[in-house]
Amino acid sequence: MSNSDVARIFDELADMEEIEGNRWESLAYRKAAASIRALGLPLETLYSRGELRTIDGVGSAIEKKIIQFLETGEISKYSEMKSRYPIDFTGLRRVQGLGPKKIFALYTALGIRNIDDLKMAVESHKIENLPGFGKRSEDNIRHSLSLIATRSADRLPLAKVYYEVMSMADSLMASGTVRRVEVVGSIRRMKETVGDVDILAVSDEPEKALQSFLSQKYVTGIVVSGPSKTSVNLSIGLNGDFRVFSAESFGSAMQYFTGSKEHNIKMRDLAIQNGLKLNEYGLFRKDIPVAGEDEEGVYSALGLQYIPPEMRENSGEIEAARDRKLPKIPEYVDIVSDMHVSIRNFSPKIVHDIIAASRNEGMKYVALLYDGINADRDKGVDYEGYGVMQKYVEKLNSGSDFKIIPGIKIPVKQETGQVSIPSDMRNSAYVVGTLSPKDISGESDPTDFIIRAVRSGSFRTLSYSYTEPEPDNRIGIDNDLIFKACAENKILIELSGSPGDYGIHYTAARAASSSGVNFVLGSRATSPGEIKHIKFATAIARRGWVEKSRIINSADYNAVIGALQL
DNA sequence: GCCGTTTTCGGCCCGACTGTTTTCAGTCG
Repeated sequence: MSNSDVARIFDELADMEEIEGNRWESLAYRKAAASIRALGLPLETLYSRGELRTIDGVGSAIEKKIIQFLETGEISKYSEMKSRYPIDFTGLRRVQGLGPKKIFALYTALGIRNIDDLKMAVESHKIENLPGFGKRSEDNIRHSLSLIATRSADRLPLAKVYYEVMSMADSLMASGTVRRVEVVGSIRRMKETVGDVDILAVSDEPEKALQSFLSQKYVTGIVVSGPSKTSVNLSIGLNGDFRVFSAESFGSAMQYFTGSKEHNIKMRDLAIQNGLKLNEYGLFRKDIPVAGEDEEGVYSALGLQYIPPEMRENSGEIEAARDRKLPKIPEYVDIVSDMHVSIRNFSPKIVHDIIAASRNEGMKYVALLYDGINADRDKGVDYEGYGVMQKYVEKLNSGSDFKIIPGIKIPVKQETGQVSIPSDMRNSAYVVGTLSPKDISGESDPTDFIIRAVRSGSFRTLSYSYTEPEPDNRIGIDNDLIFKACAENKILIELSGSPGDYGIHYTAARAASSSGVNFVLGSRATSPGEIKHIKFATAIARRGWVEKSRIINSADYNAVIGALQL
C-alpha cells in the first residue's frame, strides 16, 4: 500500500467531484494527491507521528480519509462515489484530450468504462456521432490510443532522455531561426523522471521558428499547433511542447515553464499579495511590466532570493527565499571528483581511460572502487585483485597531479551486518558498503540491521542500490533513525548519478542532510563514458537542499584524504 | 475541501488551444 495508491484515489475523487460540478472540492483533492505523490516518506510514518495535516493541501476531511484508508484499506466516500461512477478514470485519463467530463459523457452514452471499451468504440466509429464529439475527436482518440499502446512508460528516467533532449535544443539553435533555446520543465529541474519535454525559444520570426521545430527529424507527430506554441510526439517516446517568446518575456517564460506547477501557483499567489500579476509574459503592476526579461528579476521583484530550478517543488523554498535562508547548494562545477567509478577487471589501460574521461568532465581526482565480488556471492571478495589495482594506483599517483583514491565496494553481509574486509586493508582502502533491498529482504528488523551495520565501523560510506528512481515501494526502513546513526558514526551516504543503479531519493537526501549526515557523490560508472553521469548525483544534492559544505568531493584531494583518514 | 502578514469567510493561477460550438466548455500545462 503505497503513497501513489492513495494519490490515485484522491485524483479519482477529484475527477468525480468535477463531474458533479464541485469545482473546489475537486481542486482540493487534486492538490492533496499531488502533495502526497511528491512526499518523500510513507504516509504511515506521518500518520504514526500525527503529522498528516502538515502535508500541503491536507485538512481535516482529507486527513480523516487517509486515516480510514491506512486503518481499513478503503475510503468509504470513494467507494460510495465509485459505485455511481464505475469508470477507470486513471486509465482513461491517459488518453490525450480526455478529462472527467468527456469520460463521463462517453460512459453515459456508450457505457465506456475503460481503455478496452474505448478501443472497441473507436473501431466501430461510435464516437464521431456523439454530441460534443465529432470526427476529429474520434481520430485524436485513436491516435492517442496507438501511442499509449507503443509507449513503455508514462515517465522515463532523466538520464535516458537528457542527452538526446540537449542535442535537440542544439540542432534547433543550429537551424538559425531562433536567437536562444532553453530546455525547461522537469528536465531543467533535474527531476528523476521526465513525463514530457518543454523547450522555449526567443525568435524574431516565431512562425518560422515553429515551422523549423516541426520539421526537425526527432518530431514524429503533431498533437496541437498554434501561432505561438506547438505540442508534438518525439522520437524518444515522450511528448514535447515548444513555445516562442520575445526577449522581454523570456525570463518570466522560463520561470513559468520550468515549474513546478505547485511552485508557480505559490509564486502567483505571492504576486497577488504584492498587488502584482505574474504570468508567462512577465510580472505586471496594472499592466505595466515590472520584471520578465530574466528569472532573477522576477524572483527579486517579489522579494525573493533566486531559487535554483532544482529546488522549485513548493517544499518550503519560497518561504526560505523570502527569509534569505536558502541553503548554499553546490554548483555543478563545484564537484571536482567522482567518488564512485566502478572497476571490475583491472588493467592499466582502463585506468588511463578513466583518468582521461574524468579530466574531460572537469574532475581533479577520482575514487576507483574495485568491485571484486564474484558472480557467486558466497565465494566472497577478490582481495588479491584489489591489491594489484591498489599498487598500480599508488605508483601512478606519485608522479601525477591527477590523483586516484583506491577503494573497494563490498555488500553489507546479511548475517553479520558488516562488510568483510581484512583489517590491514581498512586503513589503506576507501571502503564502501553497498546495500540493496535483496540484501536485507530476510531481516525481521531491517532498520536495526542497517544501524548495526553503520555502527560496525567496517565501511566509511553507505551506498544504497535501487533499480528504480522513485522512492515509493521501497524497503520498509525508518530513514530518520538510520540517518541519525550515520551522523553519529560519521558514516557518509553516497548519492548516485547512475541511470540504472539509484541511491537514495532527493527527499531522503534532504532528511539526511538535516540530520547532520555528510555525503559523497558518485556516477557509479562502470565504463569511462558513464563518468558524465556525475551531474545527476549533483542534481540530487541540489534537489535535496544539501549544502556544498556537506559534500566531501567538493573539497580538494588532500582535504578528502584527510577526511577519509586514508 | 483547504486556507489565512488585510481574512475563520470568501476566496481559490492563468493563458493557449481545440472542437464543436453560434459564444464557449473542456483540457492541458
